[in-house]
Amino acid sequence: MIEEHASPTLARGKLARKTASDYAPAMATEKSYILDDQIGFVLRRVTQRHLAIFTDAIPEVTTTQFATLAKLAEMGPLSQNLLGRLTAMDAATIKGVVDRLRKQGLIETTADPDDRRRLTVSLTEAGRALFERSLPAAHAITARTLAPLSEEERQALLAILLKLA
Amino acid sequence: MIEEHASPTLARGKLARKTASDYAPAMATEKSYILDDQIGFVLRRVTQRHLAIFTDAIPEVTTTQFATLAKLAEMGPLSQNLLGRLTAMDAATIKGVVDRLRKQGLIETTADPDDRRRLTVSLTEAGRALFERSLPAAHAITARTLAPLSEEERQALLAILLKLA
DNA sequence: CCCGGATCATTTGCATGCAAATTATCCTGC
DNA sequence: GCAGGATAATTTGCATGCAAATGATCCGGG
Repeated sequence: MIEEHASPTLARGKLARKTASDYAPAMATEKSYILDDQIGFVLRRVTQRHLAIFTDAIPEVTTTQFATLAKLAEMGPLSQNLLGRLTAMDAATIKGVVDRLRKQGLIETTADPDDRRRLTVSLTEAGRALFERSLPAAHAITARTLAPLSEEERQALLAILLKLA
Repeated sequence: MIEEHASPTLARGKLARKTASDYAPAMATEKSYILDDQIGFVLRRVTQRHLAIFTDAIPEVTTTQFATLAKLAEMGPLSQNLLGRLTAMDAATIKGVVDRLRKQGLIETTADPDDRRRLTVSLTEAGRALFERSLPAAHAITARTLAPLSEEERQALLAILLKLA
């Protein structure tokens, strides 16, 4: 949808966009700013597309909730804060996610006897079962997200993104 | 950080792959799921890093607010819905962004005389001024976000991401 | 002309996300 | 052994985002 690529309403377009090598005199470093070419904007759109694919394939939980289940399945019980760090969520965010997953009965929390500040988070049977039966769908999500790419492009993308993460 | 690649907590791998046939009951395609290698998770972390760079460089507005200003600067006045489509925000989201930008005096909205459903959104002088004086910072944000990459990697990344957007 | 489908804007509800402040607890150095 | 810094969890406030429902308006075809 939208397809508005070749319509520069305000005459900028072709010249300014193809190569940044034109000899702009007075305006020194004045460059054009085309939103659609900005890395942040493109990242957001790609993320949106991935989210739509995910929600379609695994409607029971959100991406961050699934990441939480995955990390617990991978690592075993974790403190809430460490779990947040491993899933790239700050303390406030992981708390909300943990609360909602607990409300769904997919995880449970217990006090850490060795450190009274800590809350230990672990998968319930229901949580592990949901994660494991969602695994094929999860792999399909990755495949569908990367479907427009060749195998070389997929590997290049992941390698480059990991340098930026 | 974290570097936990070669540690398959649940013994899978090598043995499970040699016999593609025999009488293994249905669990044949059981693969591991390492969160840190999933495209969705990596995308989220890259986006987080970009957001931090942006907020540091342009504290006055958020990324979506800046995208809105940029699109208006690029295209001129737009209906709120079209503006949302061009900035990849649904109707509910763009409404909130427009409300907050208007409250800051950076944009203004007027009724469309030709279509009473439409709300025309346009930059104010303050909005245009903010956008224009933020342009160098905006280009710096892109540069800083892509700083870990070579020039070839930057071009490859953008080309690949555009195929996924 | 008028009706049914499409478009535009709004509203509500839910789920991230981040910043900043607060409280409780842990731990280390002196 | 205890004071001060670090860590863990919570809370509040703000800003996205998306889904779904609603009301108003527009438009094309019969």
